[in-house]
Amino acid sequence: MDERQALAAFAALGQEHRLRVVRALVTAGPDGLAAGVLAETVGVAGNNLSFHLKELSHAGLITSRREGKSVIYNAAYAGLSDLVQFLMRDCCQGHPEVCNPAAAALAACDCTTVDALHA
Amino acid sequence: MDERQALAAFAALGQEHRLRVVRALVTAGPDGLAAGVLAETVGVAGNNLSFHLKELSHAGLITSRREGKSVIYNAAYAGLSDLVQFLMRDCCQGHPEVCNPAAAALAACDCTTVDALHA
DNA sequence: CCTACATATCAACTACTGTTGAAATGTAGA
DNA sequence: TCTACATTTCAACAGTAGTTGATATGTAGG
Repeated sequence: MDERQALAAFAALGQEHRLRVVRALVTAGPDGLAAGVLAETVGVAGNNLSFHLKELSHAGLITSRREGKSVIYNAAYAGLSDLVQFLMRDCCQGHPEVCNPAAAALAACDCTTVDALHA
Repeated sequence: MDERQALAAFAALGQEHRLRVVRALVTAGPDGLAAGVLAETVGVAGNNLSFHLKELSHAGLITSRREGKSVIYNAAYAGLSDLVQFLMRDCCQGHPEVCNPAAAALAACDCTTVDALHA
């Protein structure tokens, strides 16, 4: 992940409705949620939600698939992991255990097989 | 951490200059960096940087202390951890190992003693 | 094929955010 | 105390982002 992607992702998360969307999708897990359900959950008009979903999708934080009349959205767990790892990269000059056990745990974590679960 | 704090933090990180500041401070570690050094590193005018530092401080992502003529800034590692944990809370209905090993590692991580290192 | 449903697109408006330049505050040394 | 250095504050401007209402696309059932 480069700076541009990270900026887009953080900017996307820095908005009330979009943050709620991502949190709802993170909680929902692999089953995901339909756009209509999200609109109700988050409390935003459908057309407006579309705008935000596009933003999140473009930022690599969510994915979507059509299922009949509905479009189902999922959290992009790999994208979220990449984002956190970008933020914590080179923590304390590459010695994250010095300042932050959470960052150390993340850095040691191999997430390459994550998305296979959401096919 | 509640939604308001998380929104402020993500919005703060979604800005080029502020993201660079945080990354520089995360890399720098407990020693921190002076405002002037940050201004040069990030490539932004001093008065403008002040604006961004205030924003980051208010979002709980950095701390500051005066040291002679300079003001030294540090990454607030606990704040960063809280932010990530807020984002990943209740991942896959409380079973993060289902969707994201990184989130599981974070959830299992106890970071309460982190800030003692930066006193 | 026609209707209803689900989602997406577009243009216009409003409000906010980041930048700039000038000036103020605070700190240390001669 | 006077001067230089480091950082912050303030007001004004320019550009961007989010909302709204109207309209368009795509999908399933009668």
